[in-house]
Amino acid sequence: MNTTDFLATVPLFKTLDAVELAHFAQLVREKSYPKGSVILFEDDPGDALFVVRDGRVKVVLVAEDGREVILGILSVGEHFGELSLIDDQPRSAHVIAMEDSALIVLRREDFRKRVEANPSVAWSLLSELSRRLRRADGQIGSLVLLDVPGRIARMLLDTADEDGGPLIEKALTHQTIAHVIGASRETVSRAMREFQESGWISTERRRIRITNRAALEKRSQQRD
Amino acid sequence: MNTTDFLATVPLFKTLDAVELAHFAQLVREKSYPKGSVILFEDDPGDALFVVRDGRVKVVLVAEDGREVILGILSVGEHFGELSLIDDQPRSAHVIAMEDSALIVLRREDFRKRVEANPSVAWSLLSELSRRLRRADGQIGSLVLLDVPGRIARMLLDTADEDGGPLIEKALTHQTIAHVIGASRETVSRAMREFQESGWISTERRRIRITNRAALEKRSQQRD
DNA sequence: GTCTCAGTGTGACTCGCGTCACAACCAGCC
DNA sequence: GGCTGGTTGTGACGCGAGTCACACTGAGAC
Repeated sequence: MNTTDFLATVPLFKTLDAVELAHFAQLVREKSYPKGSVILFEDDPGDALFVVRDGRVKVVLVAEDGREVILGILSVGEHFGELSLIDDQPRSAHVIAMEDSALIVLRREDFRKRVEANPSVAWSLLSELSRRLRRADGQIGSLVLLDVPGRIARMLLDTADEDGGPLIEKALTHQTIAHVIGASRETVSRAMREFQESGWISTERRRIRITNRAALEKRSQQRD
Repeated sequence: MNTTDFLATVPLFKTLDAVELAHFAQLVREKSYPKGSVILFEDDPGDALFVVRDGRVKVVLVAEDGREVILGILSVGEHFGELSLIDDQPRSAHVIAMEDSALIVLRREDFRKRVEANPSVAWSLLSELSRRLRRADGQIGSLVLLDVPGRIARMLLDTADEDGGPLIEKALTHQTIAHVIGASRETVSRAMREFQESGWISTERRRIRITNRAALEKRSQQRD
């Protein structure tokens, strides 16, 4: 697939017509990053927008002692780096390739000009930031109001919803789940085992099937 | 102060000229809410933007058992309700008046039309959402990587920065701080006492002065 | 095949912090 | 003045979950 066709599949640009997409396509570069490489470092000036063309990347905060939190995992078609373009603040987290990945890079000024020429992109951006803010708020709620099994239940349900079915393909490792929900790998292992023995989920290598959605929902209740 | 003059002081509308402000002013209503009253309920359709004209409101998630997390505290000039206007999703949290408050209400369609006529407002919105997203991500990091005293230290520093000096006027109660950082009131009390005995802060009724910023910063370190 | 390494399972121990319980304090108000 | 309700201080106790340690498994490399 060429760059223009790929951009057409990116939600952020879904409102653009072929001519506009071609404009964008001319401004971008494409870069490859091997698994584990750091794409953006915290406190980088942050002068570009990145779109994942291939692979998967994670947005992480890392503590001095090495502990980490994963703020987000971005797959093909998702983008990052826009916050710095909007408010000129430096980056607030690292971005690391979880697999060998290819990214589309669009420089700040080019992006800004294009957005000004196409206000509809600004609206798409607003939608995307809204979605992320809701997620982040939900995550804060989970961290405070739920215990570890509850947070896992919630994450499984969210992931299944995104995948559009009870089957979660290419599931994350326990270690990665632990980093996402703010828990230890061991605790995740134990909780997943519990879920399995209770018949709420079934797993076969890298795939998780939710077999009792209601039970998981109950376990992740926090709201009134 | 009349409505137009007040709107001129709201950051969201800072790019508008007098004529535009007058347009906005004609579209809004003003409503009063006594302390403790619920302004918006979770799952409300959310068809209006609210700007705090007077008082203070909190955005909260509440669990079945009554435990709560405060996602944000909004003072005069700050706004809420825009997420639902952008993505048409229902509200995801309650908003409750912390003091007797007055709010400016702008209905969805009026707001949308005005934004379309003034793209600069969209840019202001993007800036604001970026700011909130950074805060939310920072909060997630705090919850996972810091212990309770660390989270309090961080909150004190953030509040002092917003207030633009080492003195925090009209400080929150321990109970409220606890709800913001996801801890119990008692733990907050003990930690604040520690800080005071260490000479890092000094407090006299409803005011907190930071007397050893470096120490608090050290206590809230998490990044590498 | 078997070597290797990433991922997983599980027990034992520790500890931060939530919870409960109650005392002390400081307003504002009658 | 004394009353009352919201706020703060502090001890005792228990539990969820982190940490450490080590065994097991499965998949790809050779």
